[in-house]
Amino acid sequence: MGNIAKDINSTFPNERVKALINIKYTANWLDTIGNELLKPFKISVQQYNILRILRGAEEAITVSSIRKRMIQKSPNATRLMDKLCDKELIERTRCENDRRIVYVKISEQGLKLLAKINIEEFNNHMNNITEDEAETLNKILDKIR
Amino acid sequence: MGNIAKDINSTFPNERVKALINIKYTANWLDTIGNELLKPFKISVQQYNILRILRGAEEAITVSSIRKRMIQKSPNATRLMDKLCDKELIERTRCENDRRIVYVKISEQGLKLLAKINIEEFNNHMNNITEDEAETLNKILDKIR
DNA sequence: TGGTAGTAATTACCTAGGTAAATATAAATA
DNA sequence: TATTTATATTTACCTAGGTAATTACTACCA
Repeated sequence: MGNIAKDINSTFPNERVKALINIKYTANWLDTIGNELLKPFKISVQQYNILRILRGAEEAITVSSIRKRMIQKSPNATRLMDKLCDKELIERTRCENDRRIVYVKISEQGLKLLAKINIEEFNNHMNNITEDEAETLNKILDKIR
Repeated sequence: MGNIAKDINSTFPNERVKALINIKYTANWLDTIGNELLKPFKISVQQYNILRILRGAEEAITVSSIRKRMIQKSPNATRLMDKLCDKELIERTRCENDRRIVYVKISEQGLKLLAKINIEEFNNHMNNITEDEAETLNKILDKIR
């Protein structure tokens, strides 16, 4: 995207219309920054998030529970995990008791990759705002929906 | 995406991490709502935005100026206009003086389509927050970047 | 027990948006 | 004037994310 800092103020008739564009612009910006940090590791922000969820789980968990924690719809969760499977960073096994369910587990290779990534650095790009400001932001975003 | 109202509070260690997810979630939500409203007209939110910019311009303007007003990078602007061209809602003409430049103009069909869409209804989904709240939101988002 | 309804995951087809590189042209400069 | 640099747009290849439909199964219920 372009440079909103330069362009956004002169362009919008009111704060709400600006907000509409600003939310989307910021979401893309955060994504771009995150993906740049993860580029050396050849995974995306969302793929990184899934790996962290799986490491935290400490055991195989269902596709559905990952989807819920990521607040994503099923097709997207499946697609992201397809990519992690191709890279052999996770393993899928079908549940024997209920054959609709697929369990997912982080692989040794996945754990090794995570160990290389500095979480502090990854989260740095939200340090421009305080915890209070983040709370205000969350309240307003929640109110929009 | 899932239901963030139900899930988001229980899942995140602090407000900043929640904000990171919340911004993206809200951006997608706004997009989904907007696209649903525009579904009967067979255009997307971004395509609608381009048509409105072109109607406002009242004359043919360059791809580059549209791109700047949308705060988008060039490849995306080109792609969106490809789609509008296919639908015959806009017309492209190459500048005779500087043959690198392409001028874009809304077509009669494009104007007719815009006339059918109720702007009030389209902007309604931001009416949950006040102008003051939108201003606060914009300030915090600007600070993040 | 057989039929129906609900659920978990996936697939197909669509959207926006990113980077890197290619193309074509204009402008500047040695 | 010829070469180099800058600009405007497009193309190719990648990402996430949406809906609708499909597949494979479980569960329920008459």
